[in-house]
Amino acid sequence: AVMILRSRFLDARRKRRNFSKQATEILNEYFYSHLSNPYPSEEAKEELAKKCSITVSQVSNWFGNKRIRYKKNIGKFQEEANLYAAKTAVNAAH
Amino acid sequence: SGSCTSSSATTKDGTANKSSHSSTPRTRKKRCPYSKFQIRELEREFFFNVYINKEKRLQLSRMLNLTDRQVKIWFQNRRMKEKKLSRDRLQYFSGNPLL
DNA sequence: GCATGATAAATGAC
DNA sequence: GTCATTTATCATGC
Repeated sequence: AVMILRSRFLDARRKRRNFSKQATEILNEYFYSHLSNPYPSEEAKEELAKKCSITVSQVSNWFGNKRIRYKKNIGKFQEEANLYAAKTAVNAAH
Repeated sequence: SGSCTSSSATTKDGTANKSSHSSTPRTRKKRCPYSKFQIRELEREFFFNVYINKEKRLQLSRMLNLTDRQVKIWFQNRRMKEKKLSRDRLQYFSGNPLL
């Protein structure tokens, strides 16, 4: 049994699986609402991880990738940025 | 995949030019993946010593055609990797994965 | 065919 | 020394 778990762990290490739609939604909301400083604290990471049902390391990976890919091509993410900006505005209105 | 091995350049690799004459905005060294042979030897030494001393570091850097700084940083990153692997294992086996 | 998550070199704060 | 991070690369999803 331990061997089975171990093998599962080993090959599950780098086999990529996309996050759920809700998880990506939550992460993007945080990112675009903190665009001036998209560096969540350790506590914020833990809370995001809990909400998204992923690990803290995965949250760190997501923000690392998001930061550099956003910086590298802001134009590509403009539409997405506007979308989440409007979403947070609607949430604030309620 | 062998474009990173600057075997000819002996002294212009790691020892970056520090006295920049206002024309070098401190070029960050491009990340170049190490070869299988380099990884094998580094891992072999890491197995015996998680912390490598200066002498072995210089010896290993010469053998692998890497700078001593590169070897030092590799061991630092490798220790971090080991720590992360331990955390992941703990989390994986502590919770009930099943299925 | 790129989008995306994870990992591997390299830097810098402390 | 650790450790969060930047950057490029790898591997996979679709």
